[in-house]
Amino acid sequence: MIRINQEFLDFINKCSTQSGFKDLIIEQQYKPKALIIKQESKVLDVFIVREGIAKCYLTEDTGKDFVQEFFGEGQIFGEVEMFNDEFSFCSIEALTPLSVLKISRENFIYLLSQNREFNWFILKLLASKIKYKGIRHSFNQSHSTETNLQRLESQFPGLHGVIPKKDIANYLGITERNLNRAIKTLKETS
Amino acid sequence: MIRINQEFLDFINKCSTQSGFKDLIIEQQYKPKALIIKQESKVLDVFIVREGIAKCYLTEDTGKDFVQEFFGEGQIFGEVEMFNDEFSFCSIEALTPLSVLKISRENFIYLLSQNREFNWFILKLLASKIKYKGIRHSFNQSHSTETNLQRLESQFPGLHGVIPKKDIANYLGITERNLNRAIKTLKETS
DNA sequence: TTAAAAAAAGGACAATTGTCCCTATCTATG
DNA sequence: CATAGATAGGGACAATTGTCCTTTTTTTAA
Repeated sequence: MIRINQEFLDFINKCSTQSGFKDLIIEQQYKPKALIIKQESKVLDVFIVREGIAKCYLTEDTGKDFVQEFFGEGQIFGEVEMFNDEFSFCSIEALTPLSVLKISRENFIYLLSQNREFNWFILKLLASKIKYKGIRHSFNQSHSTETNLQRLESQFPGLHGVIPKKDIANYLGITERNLNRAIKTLKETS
Repeated sequence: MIRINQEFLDFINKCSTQSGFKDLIIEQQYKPKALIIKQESKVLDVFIVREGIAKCYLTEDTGKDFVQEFFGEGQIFGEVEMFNDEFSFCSIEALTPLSVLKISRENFIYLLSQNREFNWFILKLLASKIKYKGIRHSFNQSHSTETNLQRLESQFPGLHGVIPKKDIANYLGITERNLNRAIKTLKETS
């Protein structure tokens, strides 16, 4: 479930060498644990992951964090805020050393209106996010913690080691205690 | 949480009177419980709710249904399938007598590329669906059943009577038994 | 109009998950 | 190299939720 979008990344990389396009894109680096977008703050740019993994999460009034998604190569974030209001409904944090391509709000909207291919890519990836969320939450509500964990591991083998336990638990919407129980049960069963 | 999109409906209604646009839109009626889109089947059209309420849900291999969203006036469905693959990942069913405006895949894509305002509406509403899902699932994972139910009722007063208990439970990802417990607790508390 | 089916409500018990702890082990930095 | 702070793992108990079932009421269709 660390999704990637190679096609879009290739497209953006190609564009960033073309005149009239490359000036709109800025490369930037973040260290692990760096906060790239802060919940409730204004979002001025759209980001595309070039390399590394970012965590997208929402902190509730209860103090609990809920992980929306982990972003891999070619995944975009900050784009949702460009269309409705500019205040972010979630936070984005680098999990690994992260390299991103940044496009300002102004340039993003300019590209959407001027570049048909870019426009189509954005439509596609918005639709893809909707589908992804729909399927994942439906699955998670209808299956046991063990099954949810198995699904996660099959989608991303080697999950452990890269992503902290706390984040995996927050992605599944369970406590660390319960995650540990599920891991133990699965080990014993196999 | 029966969301509406009056602005978009007004736009579509206005368009459906204009020459060169009205031929692309077909009005259609459904009776309650009619299945408009079937999970795993090909989606050939995009639908916009003109009047009534539709239920969007996903049936899991466990036999459990999970309700993604209830669509009110101006809400669109079937559009996600236009961008990626055309097979639906969920079913759509009329809850009330339903009047919809239908646009074929071909015409939808034509409108996206030719009508800037239409394109922008679609981008906005895709982004809005992502935000809606993100916020709702985060909230539901972090709060008790009672709190989730209260939030639902505050967002849509008069929920009961319009939407069957089973569907409310499936929207919250809980059993009917548990929903009844929550309703009882809230009554006693107030 | 009446039988059958669906929806609503809740009792009793089982299973799952959360809370609150207590120990290890790892890891960054003075 | 030492040590505070994070990360990991799990015991014991409480709380929540699910399962299975029975009863009543409401709808639907013959």
